[in-house]
Order: sequence, then C-alpha cells, then structure tokens
Amino acid sequence: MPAEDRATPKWRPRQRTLKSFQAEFDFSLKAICTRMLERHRDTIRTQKPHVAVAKLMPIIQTTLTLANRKGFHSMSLRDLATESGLSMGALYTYFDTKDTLLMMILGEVSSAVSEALGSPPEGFADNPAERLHWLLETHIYLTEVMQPWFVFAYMEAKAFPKEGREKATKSELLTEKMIADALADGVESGLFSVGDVEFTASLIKPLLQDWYVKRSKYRRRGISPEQYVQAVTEFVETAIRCQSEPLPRKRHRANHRSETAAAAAS
Amino acid sequence: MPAEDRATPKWRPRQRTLKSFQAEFDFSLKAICTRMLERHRDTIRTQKPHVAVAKLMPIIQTTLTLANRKGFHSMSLRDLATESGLSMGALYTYFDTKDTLLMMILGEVSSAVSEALGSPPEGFADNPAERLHWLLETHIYLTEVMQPWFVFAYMEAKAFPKEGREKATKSELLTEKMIADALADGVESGLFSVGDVEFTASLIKPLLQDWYVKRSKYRRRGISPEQYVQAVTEFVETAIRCQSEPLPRKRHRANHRSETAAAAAS
DNA sequence: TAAAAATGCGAACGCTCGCTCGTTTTATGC
DNA sequence: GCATAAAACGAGCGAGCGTTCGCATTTTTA
Repeated sequence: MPAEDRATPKWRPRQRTLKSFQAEFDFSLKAICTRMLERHRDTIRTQKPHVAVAKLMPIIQTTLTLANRKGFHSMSLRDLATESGLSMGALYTYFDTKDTLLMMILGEVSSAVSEALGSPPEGFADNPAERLHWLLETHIYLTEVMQPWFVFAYMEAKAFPKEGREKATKSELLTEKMIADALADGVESGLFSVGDVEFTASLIKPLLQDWYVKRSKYRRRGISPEQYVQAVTEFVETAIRCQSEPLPRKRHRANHRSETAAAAAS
Repeated sequence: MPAEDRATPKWRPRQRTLKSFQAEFDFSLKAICTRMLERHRDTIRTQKPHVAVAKLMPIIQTTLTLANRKGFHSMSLRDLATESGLSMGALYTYFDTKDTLLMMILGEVSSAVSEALGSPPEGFADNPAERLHWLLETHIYLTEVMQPWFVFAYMEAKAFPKEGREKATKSELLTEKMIADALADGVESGLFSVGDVEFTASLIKPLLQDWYVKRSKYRRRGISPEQYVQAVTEFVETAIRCQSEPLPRKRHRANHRSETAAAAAS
C-alpha cells in the first residue's frame, strides 16, 4: 500500500521513491564487487575480472552475513570458506589478510556515501528545506540498499586498525557536516529556527542511523523506506521549523501530519 | 557554567540535574559490584564480601575499558589479568567462564534500567509532558553515570549467547514501551499530536542512545548532560506538540527555545 | 605462633585461529 | 588434444586463546 494510492487533496507532487533511487545509482552486490576489484587489483591475485567478481560476490555476501551475526572477529575464515563455497587457499587469492577484507568492505561503504550524497541536484541554493529533505531521503535510501554494509561499518569500524576507524569517522562527520550546512542555510533564510546547527545535526544523525542499525525492528512493524523518510522528515522539520512562517516545499504534501499518521499506522 | 546561573525571566522551577540524580541512586562502581556479588554468590568463589568487591571493581572496570576499545571477543583474559593487576588463576575465582563475565555485566545494566526507570514519581497521571520529560531525563542521566556499561551492552549484546541477547532486547523494548505509553497519554489528553505512538517512540529512542554511544562527540563539543536533556526534550516536544494549544509544564522554563540555543552554543 | 582456611599464582593443556604452500584440478590457446 | 597458465585445494604451521590445577602465599583463627 504505497502512499501514492490514497486519496489526496488537490495537488500532489511526485515523491522520490526507493525505486527511483535504485534507478539513479547501482549499488547492487555485483556493481560494488566490480568496483572493489578495480580498487584492489594489486592484492587480488585472480587475473580474469569476471572470475574475480563472481567469487568476490559470495565472499563478501557471506562475510557481511556472518560478521553482522557474530562480529567480524568471531567469524573464522574457515566458516567463511565453507559458507561461501571456497577453500581456505582460494580465499587468499582475493585478499592477503583478514584485515584487508575488512578494509575492502569499509572502503566501499565510504565511497558509496561520497557518491550518493556528494552530488546533490542543483537548485537547492534557494530552498534549504528541500535540500535537507533530499539529504535525509538519499541517506535512508542508500542505507536501505546497502543495509548490511552499513551495519558492518557501524559495528566493526571502531574495533579495527587505525586506518579503518579514520575512514569511518570521516564518513560520519561528512554526513553530519552536510546536514549542518543545510540547517545553516535554512536559518540564514529565516525558515529554520535552530540554536546550534551542529548540535541539531548531531541529533538528526542517529535518526538516520537507526534505520539500518535497527532495520529488523522497522521491518517487523511494516514500515517502508518511504514511510520512514516521510516520518523522519516530518519529525525533523516540525522540530526546527520557524514558528512565524510555514515551510513551503515543492515536493511536500499539504496536510502532512495527519497523513503520516495514517501511513505509519501499519 | 550550570544553567541555573544565567539570568532568567520571572519564574524558574528547580531543574533536575545529574547531581540530583546521583543523590537519588547509587550507580557507583562499588555499589554495582556489591550488587553483582550478591547476585552471583554461587559462581564467585571468594568468601569475604569486601575482598570480592575490592577485586571485582578493577576486573569490571578494566573489562569495560578494554572491551569498549577492541570488542569483548578481542579482549584476551591475559590482557584483562595484566591490566587489572591479577593473575589468570585469580580471575577465575570471580567468574567460571568468559561468557559469565559478559552476562554479569549485562545483568547489572538491565537491572539498573529497571531500577531507575521502573519507579517514576507519582502525580504524572495528569501531566504527560512532564512524564515524558522525566523519562528522557532519567534515561540520559542513568546512561551518563553508567556510560561504559551501556556502550558495552549496546555493542556486545548481539554477538553473544541467546540469554544475553534476550536480556538486552527486553531492556530496550521496555524503554521504548515506556516512551510509547507516555506519548499515548499525551495524545489522549490532547496535548500531543502523534500519528503512531510506537513508531514515534522508536524515533525518540536513538536520541537517547546517541548520548552514550557517541559520548565522546558530545564531550568534544562541551555539551553537558543537562544541556543534552534540554535539547532532546525540546526537540521531541516541538515535534510532537499539538499545534492548537501549548504544552504547559511545571518544571519547564518559559522561553526555552532561544535559551537552549544559547546553552548549546558551547 | 602455629594450624587452618582463604586466596593468589602462572606454567601447561587442548583447541582454534589466521595464514602458507606443494599439489591437483580446471580453463585457455594452438 | 596436448601444453601451459590460472585457479582451487586442504593439510599443516606456529601463535594465541580460554581454561585448569597443584602449589605458594597471605590471612584468619585459636
């Protein structure tokens, strides 16, 4: 039951959906593993690209599954070999160290963040609310598509070599900075009423993280990515909206409060 | 610079502080280890209570430090023995298994949650806003006082034996349920405007978790627990407030928006 | 102060880990 | 269809893990 189906008063702009995001970016396992191969031609000893990608896919897939279940450290390479249908020796043609495997995954996560969030559509200069909405929306759709990757990065980053921690931290701060910038924009143009934009940005961030860290909770409740986008946007906008004037936004529906209520009630 | 010191218009109610929370509950390391000993007299082989508590303290302290740095699994008992100033053998008079050590810590966390959040002051029946405020405040102060414990529970719970996971999950759901109840109360009395109370509660939760999971971030920014309480309360209340009538609350200051702005700006 | 109880100690054990390497199997080119 | 290169294999290595246990040391008791 997509939100678009219900009766709506008057005018309804086209909402960006998970599907439209997926049409825009290719974050499929295959695509990611292809990029991964390109970035690690030096450590991956397999010559033929199509063979390498074909084997990388189950390796990475299984790694994410096992590591997210028990922790990366607790996942033994023997388990990984068995589950992914390879031998111990074969694994080592795709990485030279268990830590390298970790870094390969972290690298794809942070580059995915840069790619998806790094190039916002133009024309946001005069519309901070829409810019903020785009940020939240894009982040949620990205982490939806790459959920196990982001959980992995979130849970394992701190435990590991310095380089990995820095990569994760930098990626996190980038997101927070972008939110803060959008907020600052809105404050400047008098649309938002925010005391400390950076502090507020750091309150918004956990709302985005919860979507992938606690994904199963929302799945259990039947909350779709689109519904989550709407709820978070609304929650945030209501909290930061300048009381004196309402927030006009092209893409947003008029009577949004009661509507989310209906959408959210499973 | 506590909030109480600044000039304030007219009437100012006494705000609950971290200090007043600490006066109410004893969640010092010593107190927790004492409770821990009582709960595990069967597995702790040391006879004299004061000896047991005296040794438990460095053991637990070190465990939290090392596990939060590298992960519980990656922390070896040899490291733990060295850092806590005991021998391998001595460790095993305080727990019979590494997993037991984990469970002992998880147990204290979940019982601390029950104790602190389980008995709200009376007189909230007719004031949902204050009830919600009390919940957020208490949770934030509790996790401030026991920060390493909560980080430990948050990061390690999923990786470990079924019993541990269930304990953590149950504790989490309890908190969420309490928030949802307070929200439902507010909706019923017309003070809050919330579509799905459970969904909204699950959006509020990550705001509470962020305080201890990302504690260093807020420390770096010079945000005090009191400031965080105020910011989160405000953020949430603004988002859920029923537009038609304002939220009257005994303990809240009048001009709170601009004030938080000042407080939050380091 | 000597006997007894409580506690601390750390080498040793069995096991699993990440990782290597000589061999076997599969794919490619002529 | 054979020679050669590419890839997969899996037993074996040393290291480090959690855990044990007999004995040394400290503390209490009488």
